[in-house]
Amino acid sequence: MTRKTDSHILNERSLILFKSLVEHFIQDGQPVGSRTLARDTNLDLSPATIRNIMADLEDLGLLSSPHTSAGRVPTIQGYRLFVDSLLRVTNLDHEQIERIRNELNPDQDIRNLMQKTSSTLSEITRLASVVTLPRSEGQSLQHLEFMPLSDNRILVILVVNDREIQNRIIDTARTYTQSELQQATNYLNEKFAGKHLNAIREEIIKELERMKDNVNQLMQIAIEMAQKAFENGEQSSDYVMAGHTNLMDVAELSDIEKLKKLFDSFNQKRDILHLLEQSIHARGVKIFIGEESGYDVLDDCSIVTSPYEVDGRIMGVLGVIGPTRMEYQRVIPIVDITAKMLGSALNSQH
Amino acid sequence: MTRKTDSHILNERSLILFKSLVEHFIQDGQPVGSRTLARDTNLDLSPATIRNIMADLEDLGLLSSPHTSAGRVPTIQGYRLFVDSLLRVTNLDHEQIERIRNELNPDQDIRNLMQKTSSTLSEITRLASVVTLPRSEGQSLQHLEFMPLSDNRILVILVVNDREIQNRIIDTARTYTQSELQQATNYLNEKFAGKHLNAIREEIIKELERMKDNVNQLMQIAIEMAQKAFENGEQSSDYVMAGHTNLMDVAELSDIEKLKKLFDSFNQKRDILHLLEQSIHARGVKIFIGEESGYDVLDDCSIVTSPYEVDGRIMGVLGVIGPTRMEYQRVIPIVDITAKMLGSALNSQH
DNA sequence: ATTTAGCACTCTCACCACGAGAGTGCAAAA
DNA sequence: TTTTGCACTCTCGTGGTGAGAGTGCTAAAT
Repeated sequence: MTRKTDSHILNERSLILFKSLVEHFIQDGQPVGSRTLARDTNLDLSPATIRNIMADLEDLGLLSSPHTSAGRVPTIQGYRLFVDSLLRVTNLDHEQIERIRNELNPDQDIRNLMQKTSSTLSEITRLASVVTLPRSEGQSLQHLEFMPLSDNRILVILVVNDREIQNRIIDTARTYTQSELQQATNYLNEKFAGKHLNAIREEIIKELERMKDNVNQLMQIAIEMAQKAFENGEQSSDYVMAGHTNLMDVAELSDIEKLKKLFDSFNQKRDILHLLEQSIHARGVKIFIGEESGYDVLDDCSIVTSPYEVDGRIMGVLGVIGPTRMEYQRVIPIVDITAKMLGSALNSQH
Repeated sequence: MTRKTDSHILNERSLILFKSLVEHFIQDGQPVGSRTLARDTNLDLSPATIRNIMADLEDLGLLSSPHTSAGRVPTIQGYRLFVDSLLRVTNLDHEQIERIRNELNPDQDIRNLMQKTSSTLSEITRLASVVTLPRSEGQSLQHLEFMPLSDNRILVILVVNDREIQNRIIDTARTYTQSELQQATNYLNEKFAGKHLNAIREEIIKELERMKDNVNQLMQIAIEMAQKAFENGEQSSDYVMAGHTNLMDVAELSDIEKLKKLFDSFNQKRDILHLLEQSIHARGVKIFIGEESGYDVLDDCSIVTSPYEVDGRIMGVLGVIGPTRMEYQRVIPIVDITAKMLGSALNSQH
């Protein structure tokens, strides 16, 4: 093989060819041959020339061929180059934008909103979609209520962020009277309303310290109950998912064993959550292609994610999961705009 | 063909053979031939005799053969006879019973409990499992709370049945003061606490009638708000599902197209709900075999359901979905006992 | 120095034939 | 009524074959 400089090899012409090849392959999933490219690009080159170029691209690790007499297929690095440098994102038509805006009606509780977001996203992209629940750090307590269930069991209702309701059941050492509960409720609401849950937890710890000296009966009851109410920490992070059956249509995943492993990992949630977390630190759309994700089950998949934010703070992540051979230029802007619209839907809930 | 009476044909010997054949087929999914049966029953008959008997059973519609030189396979009617008359249910070992009891911890909210029930059921049976949420008819209001969100928007919290919390957002014609809300809350709690939701709805309608004459300002506000709070009726019936990936292992459903249709109908929920409703009227385990269900997507599936009850009232249904060739004698008692345990878990929540 | 034409080569895939294996149904014997 | 014997049928795995697609290389053309 003759030695050439990179700039020589990755010139504009080869990039045009490469881009065309990737687009072809994304379209119909078949390895692309030199004849096809000669026909469908307007470079006016013979198949032989194109073969030479493709051989170079293969040497660079951008293409590979399944076997000698098949055409060529992009590698992971090939896709990476494609999405990073060659891809021209399509504009969304207003119809789709309107559709998303309509579905993401802010007048529903958080979980429904996330569910709706996910199903809309999966329908529009025709892929599987995930949306993490907003992380609880930004949560501020609006109101708190105790309600006796039976002896020694109390239902705690926490209203956070205006419309999200968490309820927890706590076991108490003894039975409290209705008026004790009422007083504790008043005291705690006055003391904690408007504050962030984390701040409240810290304050409770401090109060517990101080209480050793100052034994005000009422305060003691209240703080003890508050401690129990808030102790079972964060709701562990979680996501909702929709449209995973869309993945059953894609030929690359026709192996039912692989598909099962993939679906199982969706149910398990652990791996997917780890992956999504990687996307929560930086703004904007992020793409994991094939093995880049680091999880075996996702080897044949790409994941396109974007964090969504409220008041400039990143609250969670959403994204789609599809075959590596997905229509990136169509999917990326959809994920992007959906994240933004989810952010503004959450914002208008305040 | 010689004419024989039914009693002649369906004698004990043929039933033993038939039962053995079904058990064989359930075990390994292969059509069963005369040789196999001759070997594995202790009837001491030659394959030829067994062939004659099998031909009779085929005439009766209990068996069929995929092709001339395969063995035989039970038909839907065959399975029906098998589960109705021949099946001897196995006893559950105490370990499994204990496991179910442990997982169905009453100290969690309804939805979690149902989720847990479903996943436990699917793990033990290694099939897909559904559990409907308890129907809301039995719901009695324990407590009601209004909480202002923003101008003209109020969050309503309903506590029903001790631990289930429903929250709804209502839009009001004007903004109410804190004290108006408080008074309305007190009034409504006093009037409606302990009553069933349906009864409350009826009473609200009556009150609206009466109100035309008697214009007590406070009452009017309260009833108007109550009307809005309760108007968006029943939460439509719903179910949780678990373990659908278990179905991806069964050979009968290896056709990915069918599987997709099946999964889609799980997501759609409509068909499955209709089916489950058929089981809510009668006590005890009910079995739908193959086409009996009436839904095309379930043609290759059987569904084993049982209603669960609290205080003798049927509250919902649970069940498993698997291939027609499922281990009925193992699955049936599991479904049965799970329904009972779910009932008693719900019962001990009071 | 590139590009192209020509050509031999390789690999897949659909098709077909073929034989082994499993199981049947039927007629005649037990 | 049951069994033996036997011809028959159907599936399934194997191997061969040829068409089709695409490649790489060499030599000619630009």
